[in-house]
Amino acid sequence: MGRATWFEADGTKRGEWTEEEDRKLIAYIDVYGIGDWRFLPHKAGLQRCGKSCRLRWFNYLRPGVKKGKFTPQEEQTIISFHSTLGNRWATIAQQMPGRSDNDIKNHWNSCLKKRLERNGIDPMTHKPIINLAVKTQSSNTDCGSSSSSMASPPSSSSPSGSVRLLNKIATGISSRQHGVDRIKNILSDPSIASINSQEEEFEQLKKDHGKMFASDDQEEDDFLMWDEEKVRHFMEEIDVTNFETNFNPSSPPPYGVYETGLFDNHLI
DNA sequence: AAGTGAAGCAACCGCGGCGTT
DNA sequence: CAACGCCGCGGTTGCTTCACT
Repeated sequence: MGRATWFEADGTKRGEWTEEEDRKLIAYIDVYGIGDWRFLPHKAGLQRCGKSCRLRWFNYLRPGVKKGKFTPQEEQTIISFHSTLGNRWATIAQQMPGRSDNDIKNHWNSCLKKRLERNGIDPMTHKPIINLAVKTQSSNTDCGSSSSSMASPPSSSSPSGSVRLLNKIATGISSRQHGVDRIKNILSDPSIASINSQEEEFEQLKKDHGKMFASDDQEEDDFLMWDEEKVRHFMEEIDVTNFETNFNPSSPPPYGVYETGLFDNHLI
């Protein structure tokens, strides 16, 4: 795979690396170690730019780099770290020895992100995706019309107005909450900074985010549904009308649907 | 068997942070 | 303290492979 080989005007080679180039880079670093990437290519006898050498080394050639498929555990680790760190691939990679940031990023973009979306989870906020494009039902009392002749009984696939209202609110929370400030706060959390070993970190993640993980014997594509009855019960508890009126985007939402486990308690 | 789109992977590009002058 | 250059990071692109029709 990779890109076709070509040469820049100054003679710098671009594109896919050959085995010969790999050998040269490895041999040089074995002897001299990683130094100034700018001059390394010349010293190593490579017609590459320093950036390209660095990328090749860290993503592919360095000792201990793990290639091949990601294990379910690794995937869960990525998802969990992403939920707190966002797209900080280098930071996430530090917690996963052997995996490069590029590898993790690629796996996220090509696989995990889509899988979360399929499962009804917003990959950016790690909160449930709310489908607002659901067809309006005649049984709704808050939509002003009940003239449809195609009336059908309420079901989980045709949420009532109350469900849609809650979904709308939740979407608003999700879209506003995930930001740099939140990430900064999390990064400054000593409980995260103190995570050292991979095992410890995974246990911590399971503790912090365990509820978002499907159990081992659970199908990965199990869909998280906003059950109408539970949603109604939830709304009664939180007084949705008041919630929507007083909601201030610049301040943290009064109900962390995800973090508090409320999502699990009420909506699963 | 051929066509087509999705998935996976490797590498490039551009920007921001940081150290040096 | 501003200017400069290097490095690292995240986003994106381009290519191959695979799966499905």
